[in-house]
Amino acid sequence: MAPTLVDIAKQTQTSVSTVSRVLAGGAVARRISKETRDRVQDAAVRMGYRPNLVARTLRTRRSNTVALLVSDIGNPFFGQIGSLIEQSLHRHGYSLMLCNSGEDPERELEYLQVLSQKAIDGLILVPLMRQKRQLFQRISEKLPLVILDRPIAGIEASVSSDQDQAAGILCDTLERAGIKKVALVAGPRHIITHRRRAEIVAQRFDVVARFEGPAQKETGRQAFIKLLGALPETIVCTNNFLAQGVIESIAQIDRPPVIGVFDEVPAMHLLPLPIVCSMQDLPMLAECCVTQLLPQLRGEMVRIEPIVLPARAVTNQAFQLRHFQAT
Amino acid sequence: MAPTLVDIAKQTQTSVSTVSRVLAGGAVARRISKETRDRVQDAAVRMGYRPNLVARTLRTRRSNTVALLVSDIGNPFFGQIGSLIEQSLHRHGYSLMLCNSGEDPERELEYLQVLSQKAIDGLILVPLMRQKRQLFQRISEKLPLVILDRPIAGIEASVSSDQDQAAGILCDTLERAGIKKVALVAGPRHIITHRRRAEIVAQRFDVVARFEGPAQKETGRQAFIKLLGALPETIVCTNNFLAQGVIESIAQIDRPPVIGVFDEVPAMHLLPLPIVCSMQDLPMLAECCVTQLLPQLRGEMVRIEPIVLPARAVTNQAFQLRHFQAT
DNA sequence: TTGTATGCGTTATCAG
DNA sequence: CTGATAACGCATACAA
Repeated sequence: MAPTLVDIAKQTQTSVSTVSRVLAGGAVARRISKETRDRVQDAAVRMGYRPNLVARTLRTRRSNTVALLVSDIGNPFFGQIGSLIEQSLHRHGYSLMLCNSGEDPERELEYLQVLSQKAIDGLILVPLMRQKRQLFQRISEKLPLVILDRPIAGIEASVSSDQDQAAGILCDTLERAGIKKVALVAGPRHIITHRRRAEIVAQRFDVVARFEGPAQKETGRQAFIKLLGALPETIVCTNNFLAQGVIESIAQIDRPPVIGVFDEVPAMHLLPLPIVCSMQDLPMLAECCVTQLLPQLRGEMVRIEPIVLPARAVTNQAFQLRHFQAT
Repeated sequence: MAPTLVDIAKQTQTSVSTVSRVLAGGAVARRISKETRDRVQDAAVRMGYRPNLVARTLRTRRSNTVALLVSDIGNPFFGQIGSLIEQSLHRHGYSLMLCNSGEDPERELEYLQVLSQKAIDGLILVPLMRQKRQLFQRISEKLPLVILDRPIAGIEASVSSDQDQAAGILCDTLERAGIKKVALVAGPRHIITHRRRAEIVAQRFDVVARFEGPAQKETGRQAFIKLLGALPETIVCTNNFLAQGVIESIAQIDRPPVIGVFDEVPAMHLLPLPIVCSMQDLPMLAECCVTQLLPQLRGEMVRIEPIVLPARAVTNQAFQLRHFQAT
């Protein structure tokens, strides 16, 4: 159906190698006589030739494709980061294949399997698993790899926010507001970010109630319902989805609880709830991923070290009003 | 490096064909003697054999992969829909390759090009372009295709919400609240959804101010700033991102404007702004995409017709309070 | 400057 | 039941 090198070779009375060389462009093409070169190029555009990337990949073992496997693309956090990474990678000549494990460890394994069989050039992974060994059971150690958001012990190429610092500034802000007791709504403890955040909060406050479940709105909703009897002064959620669930469950309440949360809460400054948010630097996270991946893709043996970025605390007006202090 | 059929054949004193047949499984495998079958299978697992999908695809012209090319994966609307489609497709044995054109027509063309060269089995597209011809210039007419969210004239396989109805119920709700004049913050008019929504609103209300720009928060912010001099009673935004920008720019205002918007606004019921939202049915949109794609993938020549889903209007408490009426 | 031949790892055809 | 062997479309080492 679609024309191949052979078709063009026939059409132009040349051989496949000549055609291949011409269409390869660059230095190789210039070693071909101008006449045949023009003739071939002409035929190529006339016949609407498009190289078959599958065949090319099989031959060269390069696909110019990087995969990003995230834990939940439905989460705007990963959507935005995916968007940023895609743009950056695109500027460097790679296309991005975005996959979604949906917080399901089995799907993660499957995708890792499939991806490694598909000759991707590199992988950026937001892992569900926590063991280096388990990971390298599925993919080659040779595959250019960057771990995003959830560091794995022993893997140097990783980009994440400093969870201790992020949780620290959140706690600082709450403490300065005189808060002593919190209810904790946490994501699964097997995910390092959720666990660490929860640990630190628990370390610095009196945790009067604690909930754990999938990092989805639903968990936040259910937690809030159970809290309704004795509403705590503060609810800390280990990510934005959980907080979203909590917030959506809050009807009109005279004195709503303070919400402490990680990652962005949309329109938070307008919400009539006091909110403290520990925000990650998304553009920087994305750019660092690319920075760590590119040298690996180029086969450069540069020394790579984990990148750990600081977060910043942001409060909204309702919080500032209640606690008489500025951002 | 990684073992191939040849390696296994050597190891088991058989031929590639035998190995291939055994590993193919099913009816083909059962035509092989139990002894050799076991021997081969054993060797395969022992050597950690993984079929090379690139080679297989080159040979069979099937990749078991569907691509979803969206206009902006940073928009939670598409993130959620991507997540839903991925899950559904996964159940049917396909993996999803999610690509992002970032509302950039050139990137869309590039991705279409690359995807069609990559032997994907099917494509779900949220198009930026509006011409059937332009599209089929890049991809084959034979490629199983579903157009999502922004129908293209002449393409039957398409899933979208009924923009007229969606805009209609939004206008109805505003009208019932006694609203006569609106400011309009619209996305690019070359995108059918934005244009149609804007048209209908303009048809039913007195548009006192009008802004147009990329469907990003920034456009909403800028529009709001320009409106500050003479704040209208109502601002209608043609999507959630624009509204997000508007909302984030609203500081404490005595009597904030009513916001009319399409798609979900997070935590809207708590916001101290009267909001009317015309919401699409995301899970249904996603499922319909898959429903329209699957028969095409299977090569069934069923009759396919555009699916147009209804939207529903939702108001928040602030709106209900101001206008004395329930949802 | 150009052509021939080989291989990438599979599947599929055709013998035996 | 099994084994050669020919594609799939491309890139490339080696000849000429």
